[in-house]
Parts: sequence; structure tokens; C-alpha cells
Amino acid sequence: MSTAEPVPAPDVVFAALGDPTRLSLVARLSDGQSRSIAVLSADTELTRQAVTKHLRVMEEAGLVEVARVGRESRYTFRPVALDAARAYLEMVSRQWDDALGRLKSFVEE
Amino acid sequence: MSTAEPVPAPDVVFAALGDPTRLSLVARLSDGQSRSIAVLSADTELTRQAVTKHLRVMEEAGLVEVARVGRESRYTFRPVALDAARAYLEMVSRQWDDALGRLKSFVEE
DNA sequence: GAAATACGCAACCATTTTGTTGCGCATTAC
DNA sequence: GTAATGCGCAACAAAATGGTTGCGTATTTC
Repeated sequence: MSTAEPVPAPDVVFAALGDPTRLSLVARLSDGQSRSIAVLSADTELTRQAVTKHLRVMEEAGLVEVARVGRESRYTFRPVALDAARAYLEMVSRQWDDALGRLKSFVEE
Repeated sequence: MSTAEPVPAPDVVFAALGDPTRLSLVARLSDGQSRSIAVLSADTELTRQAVTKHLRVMEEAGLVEVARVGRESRYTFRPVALDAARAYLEMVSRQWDDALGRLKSFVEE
């Protein structure tokens, strides 16, 4: 049953990715290293609290996982949600390609 | 030079996908058929104007294209933006996989 | 030409989102 | 033990979002 934690609906994941700040957080965390909020908000224009809020949104979307270690909250990237989003996009793409294929064979006959 | 129309930044595309109504519009339009606003808003709970606004957002994100034909505005799916989004996700995934790979070989040596 | 269809625009409203600041608490460093 | 660090919570403000309604205009249809 892995870690339970169902992957949220695709639109939630996309919404979480649909913000420059959050997208850059994903990009940074996708190297596998977990980072504290302080570190993550260090080279941002934003406040620590603002970054915290963004991280909460990402957590709701299943994109990251948080674990308290000592006095800091370490956030870790979680690939499942992103895989789900990717699968969704591929599904739509496939439908599009199929439609193109049908059109083509219709024209050619 | 194709049709110019540069693909917007990934976060804009993701934001456009990050809404259930818009996501279902994408799903419907990805069959290649262009549809009028009236048709698209027919089996929705929403007003025509609400759907119009969503379609505008999608157009800004490069997900659809609009063309006036007679008295109706036909919206057509446009795969480029979606491909860009997909490419972005794959980039992040690759970075994640690489990180895992490095970790694994480090542990194993 | 009159009625019906399809739409655009603008104003407006409620809610959500994004961000801030202030404060208090736990944990670590010295 | 005192100071510094890292964080959470709550209150607040501003802006963006998602939606509605009313009205005017162009295009078909009959």
C-alpha cells in the first residue's frame, strides 16, 4: 500500500504547478535533496511565510512531502503527483494524435 | 516560420490547465474538432460568458486558437503548448531520475 | 424585414489567492 | 541560561479569479 497518500486530481496538480514561484521550487527540489523553508526562501524576493504557503499548496497537490527534523521543516520532492500529471498530458496528446490519424486516413481514401 | 504565436511560459500553461472546467474543455477539444462557444457551454452548468472567459485564458496560454466563422467563434485545440508543458515535466522527471541514479551508485560503491 | 442565434463588452460581486506583519514557541548554539 | 535560529499561527490587505447580468451588434433564418 506504499505510503497511502492518494494523488490529487490532475487539475489540482496543474494548479500547483501554475505559479512561477512554485514551479521554481519544484525545479530546485527535483534534485532529490530535501531542504528547509529557510533555505528555500533564502534566495527569493518573498517572505518565509509566503514560501511556506506555496509549499503548503504543493503539499496539498502531492508534489512535496514535509518532515520535521529538529527545529526545521524539510521539504522533499515527490514524483508520483508529477507522474500523474504527465500521464494525463500524454493521454490528451494521444487522443489528439489518434484524431489526426483518422483524419489523415479519411482524406487519403 | 509556422504560425509564429510563441508558446507561453510553462507556468502559464499549467495555470490554464489548473481548473476543472478548462481541463474538461481541453479534453473535449483534443479530438481535433473545432467548436463554437454555444456548443461548448451547452452541457455546462456555467453561463456562456463564463465559458468565454475560460476560453480566453486558454487562448492566452496557447492551448487553443479561435477563429470567427460567420456569427460564431470556433475554438480549436492547439497541441504545441501542451507539448511544451509535457517537455517541462519530462525535464523535471529526468532530473529526479538522475539524482536517484547518482544516489544509488554512491550507496553501492 | 423581422425574429432568432451567437457573440462581445462592461459593470459588478463574492471568493480565493498571494503576500505581509506581528507574535509566540520550540530547538539549537554559545 | 541566554541568544539566536526556524518555524507556526493569526490577522490583515490587496489583487486576481470565477462567475453573473444587462445590453448592444453582427449574422442567419424564415
